[in-house]
Amino acid sequence: MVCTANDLLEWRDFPKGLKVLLLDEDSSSAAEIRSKLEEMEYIVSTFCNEDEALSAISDKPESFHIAIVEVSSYNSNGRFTFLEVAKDLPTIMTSKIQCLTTMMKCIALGAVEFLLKPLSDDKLRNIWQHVVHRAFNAEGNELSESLKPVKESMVSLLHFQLENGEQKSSISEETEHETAVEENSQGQSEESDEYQAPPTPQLKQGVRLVDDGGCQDQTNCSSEKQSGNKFGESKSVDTTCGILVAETAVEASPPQILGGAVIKEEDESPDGCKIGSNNMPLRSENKDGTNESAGDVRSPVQASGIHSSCGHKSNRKKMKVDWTPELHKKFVRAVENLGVDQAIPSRILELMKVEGLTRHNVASHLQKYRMQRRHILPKEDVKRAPHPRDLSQRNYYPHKHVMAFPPYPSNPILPSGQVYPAWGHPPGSYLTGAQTWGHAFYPPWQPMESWHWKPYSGMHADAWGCPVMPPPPHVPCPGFPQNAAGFHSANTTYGSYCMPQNSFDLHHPEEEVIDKVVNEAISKPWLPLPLGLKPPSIDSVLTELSKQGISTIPPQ
DNA sequence: CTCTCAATAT
DNA sequence: GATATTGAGA
Repeated sequence: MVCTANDLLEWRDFPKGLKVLLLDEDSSSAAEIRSKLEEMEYIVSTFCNEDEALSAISDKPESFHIAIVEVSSYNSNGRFTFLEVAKDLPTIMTSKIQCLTTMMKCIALGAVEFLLKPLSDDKLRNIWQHVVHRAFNAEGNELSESLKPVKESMVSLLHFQLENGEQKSSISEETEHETAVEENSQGQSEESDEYQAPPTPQLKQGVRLVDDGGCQDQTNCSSEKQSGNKFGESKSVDTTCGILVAETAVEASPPQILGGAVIKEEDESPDGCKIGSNNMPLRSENKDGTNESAGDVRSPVQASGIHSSCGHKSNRKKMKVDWTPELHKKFVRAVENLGVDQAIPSRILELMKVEGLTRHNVASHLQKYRMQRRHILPKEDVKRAPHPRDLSQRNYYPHKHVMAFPPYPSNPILPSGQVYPAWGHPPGSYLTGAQTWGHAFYPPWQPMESWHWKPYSGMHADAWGCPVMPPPPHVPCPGFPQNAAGFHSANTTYGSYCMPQNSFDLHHPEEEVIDKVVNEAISKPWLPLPLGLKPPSIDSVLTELSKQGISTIPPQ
């Protein structure tokens, strides 16, 4: 039965004599583990099927302090049952197979640890820790706030898993459980030993919030991610563990994306408490993709240092804003929404809804943005000057990809008076230039009405929002649904396009993104399609568009 | 007070 | 040299 704290206090020679229930269908493995455990002076009861084990537990609960249960692809369901029934007993799962979802499921169902076979002596020797933990935390079943998101993720995972019966490794889910798997999320490799949970109680891992109050305290997520509060400007605790970022305000209307934004503290506090932080680019790529839809806004502020220990809240120095592509993207969107001319720092800031960003930051960025723009389209602007934002701008789309709609002579995009040549860029020219700003990628919904590109600005279209290049034909838009649902949309318009493949933002666009694409397309029919393909037929066009993530086409 | 532009800093 | 921050004028 479960050990109580009192039991342990009176237990001489602990963990000697700890009673271990061993459930393993592999008799040789069981024998091996058993002998090791016995060497360590544990008392082992071996079972080879869970029914026996469970009945033993119910008959004589006092006979076991901890269980070690082997799970395989064949018996996992039974093992899950075991976990549920024997949840009072700290249970360590072991397996020869490395299946992330199985592991997570086990943990979610209450397993205290998941160990890959072969079990090392160290692991076995330390299993008592779970008993202790359980003994002293028995009442602490209350879920802390910080763990709720984890639990929710787990719950959804379980639903999914249970519904689907078998546990096939599912990569997509894994991203939702970063807290559990931590930085190892890339370690899908079968060989990796990474997933072996450390011999410490599970739930403590990865979710320890910044409550230790130490400069060098760190969450498991990664060090230095605590927030420093710079007076009024609130900073959320950016743990980089998406799951934990819960306290940020919910975004209003257009769900906006922010990621990869970083503001770092430049120097150290007067008291010598060094709190410099690395300008660690948030691993936004993936995460943003997965979190966008939640309207998750992460603070771009990367302050560091826990004030409680470092003392000086007065220690606020300039935070350097790193205008990452994501942030810039937001910025551009805000500017677009306001209209280039009406875009003033305060409004932009408002629209961006980025915590920690100051008006000054925005102003500065805007300054650069404008200069850049001016540089790019000096003439055009002047010519059509008086009302740069009126409809005449619609004529400014040199990007019209003739090949996108070659069969349609009367393409509405092209104003009759203005004829632009075909895009006709040489293959491979995509990535040239324009890498400076935002790495030359812009999202499908990137409105472009205010980009007065020079006709033919072509390849040099500045990254300042110019949809520099479409992905080459052979690069499908990652993650975009292949369906062409939008194709039949009644009031269709030109779709958008997926991100150029040079975007480092390789995550899969979510529905939200797609929605945006569609909305954008609908509201701005004049947007050009950046396809660089010249399909031989409409069908091919449709197919290709579909592949590129373009969901709608103009009715013709 | 906010916006811009220019100087300054990194 | 590019980019961000700070400062000053409008």
